[in-house]
Amino acid sequence: MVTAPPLLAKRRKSASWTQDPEGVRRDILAVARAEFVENGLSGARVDEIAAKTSNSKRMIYYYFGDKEGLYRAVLEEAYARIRAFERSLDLAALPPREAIATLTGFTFDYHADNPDFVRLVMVENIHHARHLATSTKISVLNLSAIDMIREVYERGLADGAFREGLDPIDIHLTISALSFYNVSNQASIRQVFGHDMAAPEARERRRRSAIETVLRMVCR
Amino acid sequence: MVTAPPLLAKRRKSASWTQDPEGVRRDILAVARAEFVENGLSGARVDEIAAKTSNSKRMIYYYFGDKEGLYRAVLEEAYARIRAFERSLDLAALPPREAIATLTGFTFDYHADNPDFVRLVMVENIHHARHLATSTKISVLNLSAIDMIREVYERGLADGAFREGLDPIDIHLTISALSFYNVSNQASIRQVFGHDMAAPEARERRRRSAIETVLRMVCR
DNA sequence: GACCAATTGAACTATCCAGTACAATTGGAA
DNA sequence: TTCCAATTGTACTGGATAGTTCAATTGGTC
Repeated sequence: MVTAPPLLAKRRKSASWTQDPEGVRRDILAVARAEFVENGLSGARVDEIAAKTSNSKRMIYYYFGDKEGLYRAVLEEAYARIRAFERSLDLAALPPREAIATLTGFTFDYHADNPDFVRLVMVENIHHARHLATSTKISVLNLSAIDMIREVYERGLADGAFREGLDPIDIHLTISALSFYNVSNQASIRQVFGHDMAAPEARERRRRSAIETVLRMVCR
Repeated sequence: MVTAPPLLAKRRKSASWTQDPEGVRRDILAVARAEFVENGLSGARVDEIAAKTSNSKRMIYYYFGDKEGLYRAVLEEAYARIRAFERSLDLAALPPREAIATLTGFTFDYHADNPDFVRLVMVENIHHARHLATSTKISVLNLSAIDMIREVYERGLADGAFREGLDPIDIHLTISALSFYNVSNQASIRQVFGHDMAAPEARERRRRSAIETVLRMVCR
């Protein structure tokens, strides 16, 4: 028989502590991302997230309101990150061909290096992007990616390297598809073909193939 | 106050009825597919599936054992269908270029016409293809798709239409990626770019782009 | 050092939900 | 007709789970 813990001698952290709301938020968000990415929105358990946090479940509700609020915060953070990544690209200095190759390579790497992001986008698409739609922090923004491509494409047209009649969105979709699919469908590809796309050699081969495919699509 | 229905005067279908286990199975499977596709494995509710069936929840457990068994059956049926589709393709009669173009077009159309299949594969990948792995009915089979591509590719090499050094799996992955992504990420694409990939014109443009991209990848 | 607002903890609740018990009914074989 | 095995319906259960209650503690401000 284990005696019940003293009910009144509790309520004590290690001596003294400092308030660190941002730290708590970050901690919860990181744990929550891992859970949502692993189990989806319906599959994730608030109790499980709370247990893996250094705080209690109460804090989750205090900071994020409810499970969906927490999920939305995770989603917003993930989109903020990839936006920051896109902004960090500077293609203007490169000649068109190299610019497209670089963009494709970086996009491919971002997806391969951030399977969490890919899986979160999958989860969100299963939910028909309902939370993307209602989030005020997201929306608008991603047009910068298209603008970047448009700029490079027009330079490529001007110097005769690229062929006419392409739509920047179409180029973007092709780059995204070739970057996304290997990661999103990694598990079923492994089951069906026995290929581990996460293995360094397979990944590198696929990366080269993606870049070459996009170049062949765009160039004359 | 509503009086309770008579407890002993129940148990009656319309006069007489015939046993139709296969019909019941099909009915349940169709409803279950819709539910799993819409809400994922964790999000789907057995009670909801039962309610939309013309039978009771009891039948689901009678025929499929448990929720996972039902999900596995749905998954197996979906894979059986796409296998049948692949077998129905006859590329041997076509010259290599046309064969690849046809394969890409048909694959694109299959995905666009069967978003349920695409979403089911997404759900399964979120679960790390665990059910694909344990299902005895699936596995093996999909190598035929690769063999088909290999055959066409070798003919294309022989008659000089295709360039050397490509891997049939790589070709397959490219075709799949370009067919899958527009459907799997339809919702987030619409949110972020305002483009509805399911609209006939957008779909047709993307289809042509996919075929051209694959041809440019493969041809000399 | 007192007070207030922000922050935190533990136990609790109401609901949902997968799965079951058990009896009843039926089709078909003998 | 009788009987058994295959089906089917109703009501129920036990556990999981999102979210709440309420009191307590703390940091910072005056």
